[in-house]
Amino acid sequence: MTGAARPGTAKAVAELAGVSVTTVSRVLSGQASAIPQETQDRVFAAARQLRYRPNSLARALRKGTTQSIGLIVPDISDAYFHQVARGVEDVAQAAGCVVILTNTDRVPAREEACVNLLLDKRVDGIVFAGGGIDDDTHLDGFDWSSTRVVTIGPHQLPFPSITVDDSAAISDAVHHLAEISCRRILCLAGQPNWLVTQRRLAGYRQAVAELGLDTDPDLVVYGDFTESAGEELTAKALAAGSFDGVIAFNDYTAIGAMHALASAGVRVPDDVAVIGCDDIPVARMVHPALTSVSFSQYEFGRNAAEMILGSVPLPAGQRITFPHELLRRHSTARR
Amino acid sequence: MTGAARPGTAKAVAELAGVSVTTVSRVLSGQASAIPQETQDRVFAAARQLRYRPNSLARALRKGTTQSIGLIVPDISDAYFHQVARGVEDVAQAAGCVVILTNTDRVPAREEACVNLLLDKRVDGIVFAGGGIDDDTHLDGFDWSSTRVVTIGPHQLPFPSITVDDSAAISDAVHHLAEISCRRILCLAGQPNWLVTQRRLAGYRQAVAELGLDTDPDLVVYGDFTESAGEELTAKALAAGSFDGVIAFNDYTAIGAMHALASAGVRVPDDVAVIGCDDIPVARMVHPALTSVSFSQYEFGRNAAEMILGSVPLPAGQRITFPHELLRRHSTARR
DNA sequence: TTGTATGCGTTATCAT
DNA sequence: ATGATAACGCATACAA
Repeated sequence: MTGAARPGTAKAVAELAGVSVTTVSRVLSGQASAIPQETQDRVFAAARQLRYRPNSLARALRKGTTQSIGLIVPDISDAYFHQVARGVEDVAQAAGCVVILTNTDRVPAREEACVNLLLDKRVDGIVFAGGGIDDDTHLDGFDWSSTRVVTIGPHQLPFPSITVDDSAAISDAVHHLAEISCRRILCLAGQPNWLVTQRRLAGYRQAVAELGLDTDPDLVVYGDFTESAGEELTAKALAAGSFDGVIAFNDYTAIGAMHALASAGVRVPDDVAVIGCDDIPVARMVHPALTSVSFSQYEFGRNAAEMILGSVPLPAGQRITFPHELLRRHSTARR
Repeated sequence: MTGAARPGTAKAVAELAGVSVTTVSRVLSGQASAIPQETQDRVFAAARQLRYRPNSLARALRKGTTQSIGLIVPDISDAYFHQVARGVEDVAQAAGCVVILTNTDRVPAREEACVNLLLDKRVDGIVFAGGGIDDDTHLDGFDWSSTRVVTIGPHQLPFPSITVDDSAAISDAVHHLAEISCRRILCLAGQPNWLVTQRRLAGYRQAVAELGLDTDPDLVVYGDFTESAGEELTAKALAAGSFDGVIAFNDYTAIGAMHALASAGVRVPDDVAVIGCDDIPVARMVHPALTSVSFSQYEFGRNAAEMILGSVPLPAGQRITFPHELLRRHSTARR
């Protein structure tokens, strides 16, 4: 006695096929344990005819899983995160899942807003990319209980984490600069309260100390990982004193530094050698090609997504450390 | 007499506040037209105490809107789409909406899969970025009726569209090359079946004809918008004949071309002038800095998202054409 | 001013 | 082998 069901619903398919919604659900979910082929065919035919697609919202509400992953990045325009995003999305798409992208610009209030948005959407997991800051209190008070979280980069959050040895990465770079006779190495860091800055700075300081290089505190300056910051800081450093090497904590900063050096008539690598960090694609496109510490961003993303979609429970606080590699290019080729 | 409701639900809040779920819903949705402050306070307090956040799935199911936008791009690793994505996400986040990101790699089967995934998620709208191909049949047969769609770039789909004058953009570039005395201009196009290739090729051919330049068909070659394609095609073209200018239909291709030219000892811009298209950030970082046709990708994204979230219905097939601008840099600076 | 009841479209539990 | 029915969590029409 029911009237025509709304189009595009299981009920409509059921009516057309002359069965109940239960049967429709069973057939279309592959749980047709003991349903005769003939009935199944009728259901399939009706579904195709009506272009039926199950409403994922209703399904999610019922099953408690949304088949979606939240991805939080500081800025998707930053090349560092492209490969992360691709890695996450490739794994997700292959599993029939979807990726919700959010940008925080490293602003705590926006980080908080993004987490809220994603939790509201009941994502199955969150990939938190981009290192955290030393004061994480804005992320307290969330109910993470029904969401898997994986962080990429240094974080203090109690979640499984994908990291690199930031300290060793920068230390390796400084050693390379020392090998080509650099003694005063300008360090273009990120913001002081970024954990990634703190880790990498530790590597810089340790290497400088053990190599007996100049420890002038003025050689450490702080920027925001943009090209313009690199340019300005380097110009200022050129005016203030001298240095014969530059280690920048990301490639954009290093490229900015090379611009400032070129503008000042300083030759790279002869007068000043420059090393960046992250090895984004532009590193090998600039002139001179930029020596940089390379990480496997795409694999970070893939692994994070796999941890979230995997059936094995995530060990809280477990850390997976990926390798890094110093790629020597022209910006440090001194002979 | 009902037992304790599941935590984190409106029902739980209602019990704690001693009201009905209706009241909870009204208060928390701001529709508390005539509810005494005292009652509202009790509800707010209970909600805060339980860390209550409405389940967006249930709300979406009920209200028919998901507060989400689907974004389809060929490849989020491609710099062209970063600003588009940022534009979409900025607008979305400001409106409390979320962006679902999908990559197609320009593979029709994956385009289809992405659309299915997004429609299943009942997104409020889809931003289809990256030009289409001339055979759109894989996108027929979808039920778009309950989803707003906006395309960015040339498409044959019957949706409102954000475009540029691709033909004029390339024509302008060719005119610039002619001004600096180029006569044989190598055209590094995309795939022949991409609409963007066809539009831009029309501009190339028209300009070449009206300027009386060399129309040798071997000067037009087809790639896939990657740096390596640009490099290989250019190397092949160098071996096969001569040319004094290059117009590449995207910047990655142009940068690849410059590598091939450098490897062959050909000077840019003196022997061969090079122009790219899209003006992605690397264009000004390479050496020599790349002349390129600039578009407003960020605005594309913002506008598309605004069209989707706006209350005004979208006029089917309406086209908004954004301006383009040729940015002259060192790769065409011949004197 | 507040509450009850119904439905959004599924899936799962129990019947038959 | 199949169906009726009850959730999932919320918003709303309708009562009171």
